[in-house]
Amino acid sequence: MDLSIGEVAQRSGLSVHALRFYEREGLFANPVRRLSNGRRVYHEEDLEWLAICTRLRSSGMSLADIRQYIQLARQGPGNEHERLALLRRHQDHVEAQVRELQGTLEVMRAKVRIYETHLARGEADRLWNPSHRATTTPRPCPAPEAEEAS
Amino acid sequence: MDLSIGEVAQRSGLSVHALRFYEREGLFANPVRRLSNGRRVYHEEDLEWLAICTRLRSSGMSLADIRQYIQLARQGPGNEHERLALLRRHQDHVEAQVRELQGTLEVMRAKVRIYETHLARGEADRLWNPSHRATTTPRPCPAPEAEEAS
DNA sequence: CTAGGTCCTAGAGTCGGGTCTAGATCAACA
DNA sequence: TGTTGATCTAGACCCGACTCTAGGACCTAG
Repeated sequence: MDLSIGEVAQRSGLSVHALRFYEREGLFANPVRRLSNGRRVYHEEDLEWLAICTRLRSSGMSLADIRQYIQLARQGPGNEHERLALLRRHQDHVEAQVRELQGTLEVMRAKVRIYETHLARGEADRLWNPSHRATTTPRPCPAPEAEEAS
Repeated sequence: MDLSIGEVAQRSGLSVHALRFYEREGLFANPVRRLSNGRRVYHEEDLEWLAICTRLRSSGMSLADIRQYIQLARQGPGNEHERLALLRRHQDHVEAQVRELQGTLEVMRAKVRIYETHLARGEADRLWNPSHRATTTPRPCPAPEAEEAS
């Protein structure tokens, strides 16, 4: 039932260094317990929290914000509105990211399609080519968007 | 038609520092031209490229990868397969990000809903509360997932 | 003429988020 | 018994991506 730092590292995907670092940074729900010899002991709940934690991180929440959230939770009841606000703020943030990424995806898919069709037709040399154009226009290098012109 | 670094900064949303930095890092399609007095001159195409560039950045492409892409393009025809591979790699990456973020969104929406309904019912004190539980269980602080238990 | 604003370069500093090192302790195995 | 291997602490270090500073040039308006 008790887990060593090494086991937690393996199962969480974080390094032991990162786990100690997170602890110093106050990112754990509970103060991490120690064995009599000073070694850390973790439990399943810590893994569950770490899973959430890494989700929050990978969706762009800063360690500072995660710390704030967990600190509120540690303080107990009375600040649920604050916690909710924090969650909502991050949710909005993530939704904005998704929209932005989807916009980027459209741009990229268009570019990829252009490359594909040109390569398929062996017309690759009509893609953006700075040095070629340098001989025919005053300004050597047209914008990369020229790729999409043909 | 010619743009100063200040104008480009305004219109691209990047700082003048960042623009000079990007230039040093080889992220421009063209070597940036200079006036006789040494000042940089930019053109519309640069803005268009910078727009793409910031899309790539904000979708997580590193400056190193952007540099590689623009360098390939500068070299002219013959490496279209490489460019395409680079684009596809990043596209996959972005798609993975979107999936990950959508997973996170589901988790967050669930959490937010729980807070909302509990706050609405005035039952907030049944949410995760470390100090409270500390008095009733050997291990003081259950996982934050306990929030979802009620 | 001078004051303010924009620009230049080289290089130092910052910040977030880890990562790594040194030197020590401890448990288990051959 | 001694060597491995996991752990501990404090603190140095790293990396990417900027950001800022110092010291100087230049331009334009008042």
